[in-house]
Amino acid sequence: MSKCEQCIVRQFSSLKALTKDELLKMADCKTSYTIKKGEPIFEEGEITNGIYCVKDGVCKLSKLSSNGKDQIVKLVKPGELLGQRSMISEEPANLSAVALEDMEVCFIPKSEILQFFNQNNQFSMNVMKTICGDLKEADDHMVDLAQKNVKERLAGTLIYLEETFGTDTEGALRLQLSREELAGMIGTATESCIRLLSELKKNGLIDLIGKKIKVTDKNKLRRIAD
Amino acid sequence: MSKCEQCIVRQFSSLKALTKDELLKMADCKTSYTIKKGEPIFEEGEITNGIYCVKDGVCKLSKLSSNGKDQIVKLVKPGELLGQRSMISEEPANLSAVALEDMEVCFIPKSEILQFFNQNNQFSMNVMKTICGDLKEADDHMVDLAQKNVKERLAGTLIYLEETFGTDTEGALRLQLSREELAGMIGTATESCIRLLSELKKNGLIDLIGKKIKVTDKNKLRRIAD
DNA sequence: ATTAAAATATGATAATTGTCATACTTTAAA
DNA sequence: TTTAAAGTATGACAATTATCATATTTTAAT
Repeated sequence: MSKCEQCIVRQFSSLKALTKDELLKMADCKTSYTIKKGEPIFEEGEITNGIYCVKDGVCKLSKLSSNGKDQIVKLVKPGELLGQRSMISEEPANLSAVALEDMEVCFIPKSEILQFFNQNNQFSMNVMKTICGDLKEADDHMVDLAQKNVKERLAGTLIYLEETFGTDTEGALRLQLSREELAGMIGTATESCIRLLSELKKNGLIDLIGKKIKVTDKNKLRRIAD
Repeated sequence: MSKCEQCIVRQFSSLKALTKDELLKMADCKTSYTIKKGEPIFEEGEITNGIYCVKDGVCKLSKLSSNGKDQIVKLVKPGELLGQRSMISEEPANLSAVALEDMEVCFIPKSEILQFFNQNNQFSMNVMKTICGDLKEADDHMVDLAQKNVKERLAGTLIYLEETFGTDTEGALRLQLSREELAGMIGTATESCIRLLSELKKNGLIDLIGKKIKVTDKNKLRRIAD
């Protein structure tokens, strides 16, 4: 069993406030999982009984709408925690978490986290701040979905993807999303998403290399996104 | 200065966890305000340095989009707290709070709240749960905005307004929103909102009495909303 | 390596929604 | 009380977006 003390990603999450002793205790009761691309970590409605710490790989948090389409609410990257909200609210998961890449995650049981809440105030404050950050992002995202058109949202999402997950050696977006998933992020039909990508390419703002997307004129893209 | 101990709405908020002593301390440092309908409590970008407890009246939390329209993110009713997120994140307000009715609110300085956070774990947990609830609502709202059409969102909003704020003596929605505000809730143009209200009226699902709205066939409305 | 399945792409068309113009009604100010 | 301003309502039209059909390409399974 690997030691949480030496885990690098801990520094990026609320867990950075934990003491040496607490980390040792956590290492003892955590479970490590390998999740393959496309596999779920948990699904909407599931009772999770703990949180997941993402050690490697990116996953999507999404919710199935009544029209049968999957809306992506948030992308989660290494260092972030999963399932905090449901645990605190004592509710089943409101969103599904599905791996977009091969992932390594650690599961930490609820009982352990609740102990940390009681004994480590800084940890509680960190979790609270993270959730507050999520809420702000959600509010902002909501305004964009309500007030911007699809092209503006697509442009904004492409910039977000580049700035958050970076580019590969060819300069294309490192995080590989299918067109359907990209459509699920911006809240539109897959065909509309593809069509607008073609348009952006025709106008020289992006390049499409196979299914990879490369941002070539970020300034123009930014002007579209607002 | 009125006593927080005897304030009824306290029971509905995170503040219910406070001890008698803490309530006395709070009563000492709080400031009461009367806000007239249409007036702001705070505006987007403002530094608030504390939270507001809503004693009476309803307000909207909204954000100005780059297209100049005001998107309503949430309605806040008596018993709820305002400005918790910004205070915890130590950021300026992300949303504006504007009274939809004459209001009474109490301002509690940040320093006081932070003390409660340190000394009263149940209070911290309550605040955390409230914010988690807000996050869940925001996520769900996001999915609706992305995946439902305007008519479905309007139907859902009308049901929400009736169930949350009730009806007046004539059976019309108690909370008076202008057509523009209603449009700002569902994320559409004012004219589209008005047009769909007319359609719902024509089809016998609602009644329009002046600018008041009365839900007459909630089941059909619910079927539209999904 | 071949083939079926899935993903991407594009056209045609319909449905939805936004915008602008204008009329009517209510509200509030002079 | 009159009058201007704001809010509500509706039509005409344009823009946006979804849906369905179909081709093409890529991926994965046999």
